[in-house]
Amino acid sequence: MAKKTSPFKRVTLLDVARASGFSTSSVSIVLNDAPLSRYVALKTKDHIRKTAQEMGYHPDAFARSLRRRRSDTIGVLVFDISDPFCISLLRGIEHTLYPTAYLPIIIDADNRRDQFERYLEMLIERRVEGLVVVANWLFADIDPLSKVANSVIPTVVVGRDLTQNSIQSVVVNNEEGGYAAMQHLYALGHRQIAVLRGPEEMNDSTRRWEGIQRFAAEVGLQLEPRLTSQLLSAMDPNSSFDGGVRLTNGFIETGLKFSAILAFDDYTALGVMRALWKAGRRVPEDCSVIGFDDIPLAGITTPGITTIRQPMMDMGKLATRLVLEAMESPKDGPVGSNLLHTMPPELVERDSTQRVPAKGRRAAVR
Amino acid sequence: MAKKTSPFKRVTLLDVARASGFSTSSVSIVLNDAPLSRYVALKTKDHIRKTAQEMGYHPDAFARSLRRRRSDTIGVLVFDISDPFCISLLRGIEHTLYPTAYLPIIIDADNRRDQFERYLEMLIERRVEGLVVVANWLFADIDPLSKVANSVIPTVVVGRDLTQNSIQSVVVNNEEGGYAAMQHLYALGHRQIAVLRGPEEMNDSTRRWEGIQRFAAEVGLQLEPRLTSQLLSAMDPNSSFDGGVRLTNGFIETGLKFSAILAFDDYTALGVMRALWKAGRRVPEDCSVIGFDDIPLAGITTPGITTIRQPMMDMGKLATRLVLEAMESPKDGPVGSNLLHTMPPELVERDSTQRVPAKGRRAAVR
DNA sequence: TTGTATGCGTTATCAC
DNA sequence: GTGATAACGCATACAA
Repeated sequence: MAKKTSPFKRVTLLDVARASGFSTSSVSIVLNDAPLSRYVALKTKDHIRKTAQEMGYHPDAFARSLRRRRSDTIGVLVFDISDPFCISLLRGIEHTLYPTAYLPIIIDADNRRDQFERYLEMLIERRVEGLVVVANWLFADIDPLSKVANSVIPTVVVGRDLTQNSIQSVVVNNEEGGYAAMQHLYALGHRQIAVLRGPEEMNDSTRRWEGIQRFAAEVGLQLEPRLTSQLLSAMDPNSSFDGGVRLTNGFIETGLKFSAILAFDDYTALGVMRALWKAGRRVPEDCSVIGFDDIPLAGITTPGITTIRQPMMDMGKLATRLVLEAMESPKDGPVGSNLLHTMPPELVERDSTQRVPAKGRRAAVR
Repeated sequence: MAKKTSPFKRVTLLDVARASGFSTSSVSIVLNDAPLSRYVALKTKDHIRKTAQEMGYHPDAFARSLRRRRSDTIGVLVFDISDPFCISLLRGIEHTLYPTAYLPIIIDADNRRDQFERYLEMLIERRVEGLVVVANWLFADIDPLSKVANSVIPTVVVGRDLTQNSIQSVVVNNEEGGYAAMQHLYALGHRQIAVLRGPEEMNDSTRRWEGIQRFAAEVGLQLEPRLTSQLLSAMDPNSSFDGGVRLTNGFIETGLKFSAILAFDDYTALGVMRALWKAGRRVPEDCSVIGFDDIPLAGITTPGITTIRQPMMDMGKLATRLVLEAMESPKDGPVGSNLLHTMPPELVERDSTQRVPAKGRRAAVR
């Protein structure tokens, strides 16, 4: 039978105390294995534990937190959870948080600014002791974050470089990644390479482009400007699929020859592959494609996508560790210099790239 | 300068009261727009609001909840967040929760039983007022849920039928879905259809199989037993990719002819496509493939996967609405009969299926 | 070893 | 119109 019940009219410490015949303090001490419980008679302990168990006692987190002045909670604010990019990140975060007493509260801003702000507010009111922000994509401006977070709550952003707002950031080394992607294609013999850059205002995109150019310069490769275009800025990571399709069609329409396309990310690469397919060009036989990120599905499409991997799990773990550390040392954050944490990217070779020229129509089935 | 500070030594109501020169009661009343605030002088209100603002006052959710006896919180317990299946579900949940005052607390059990139990416990201690469980996959046994949840916290499971544990459940009509998939293939002229069933202990799998058989019976189609196999049970939804590859190879090895494969879900379909590709058979020209779920990536692979769509967004919305309703009416749950809520599946035609026989080597580029 | 008393920050009930 | 004050459930310093 439902009790007359507001949302929680549960059994309290007092109830357990009365039922067991001991005082609330004893019960509290025992149930928490507090230092003083060393002096409590074993029989008493057992008795208390048992009755608590039987009555279905669950300590009230609110009362406890109020009293202890800590929430045992870490906020995980995700800009857009539908981006597969962030799932592994979440896993990394969870993994390093699980052995801890902290409960991660994951919430998703659904790529909307108002929602982001509101939830941030709510997290603050819930007194999260630390904050991991998964900022894969999103609007450029994140004032609310820099304002609030940096002052009181240890905060680390992963996926974007927000050190300018003096927020600790964990990102992949995009420059290196761009370099590696280019290097891979070049090593396979590709010389006519189309490049599909990310949106202009994304820092990631710029850095990758720098890496691409650096490699090109080093080997004296000319990048054909008509085979270089840029995604429109967009709120939605998934939109880069459409962008990939569209811009690839543009490349094809130039009539210029190209044997490989370097795509901004895996989504874009997927779009590229679609467009190529529609145009009757096969991947990788007629054109190699390389992506970036290594989102989970990159490995299970056909052909599998060669890509530059971001160590997302590790990035999540690192970010979490940083938050945990910051929480322990109440100094005002780490010294200004090393706010940026850069992780190495890694080339993952799959089936979407191959050596050029490949003459036989259908590549050998392996 | 960091205050000497435990995690939160923030400005309290009392601080605001002192600073503004009013009592805590007045401040509280004003800041909450409580009924009584009607009688507070406008000037006072403004003053209070302003000082609160200036001091950066944020009410302490713990104290408030303790006092109000409600948490304004809904738990969203996800079995495995890495399953793309659940992302849209989450979106649906968020959408119907956002206009509400409730904060969704999403947590991921990472497909681990102990983690599931522990987090469930934590959610209870945090006095969530309702619980949405996203049970895409996972271990068969979920005692902890039925024990705890049903008694006190309004709970709805989405993605699995747990009505046997007398928990409200929202699921897609799997039987109908299986039927529709088969019907689609049949309508395209396929008669030699391989079926790749889901793991035995999954109810979903059984229901879909029933639908498949029902259609086959209706049109008098014989299903070749050697072209029917079943995925091994597995904890990991992603593993069905490997299963798809393996079992498809099995089909090929039989030497039997088949012009289409009906896969248990989209992941499996991806595996099927990979295996077919490796064997030199093209999709859809040489073999059609149909999946189930319509996970986001089904639309952006090449070819796009024809599939049976689960209306996940709507399922999430419905589940949330049900929880909200149950929270409002403290009767002990809805009448036993209508615990199960079934949503209609929907055929989504893309490029992985086509009419048989298709003779020309490469299908017309559209 | 165990019990009593106090306060964490809010809200709500009263009195002024 | 506004201000004291008593809970909410728990943990702890202090008494016993």
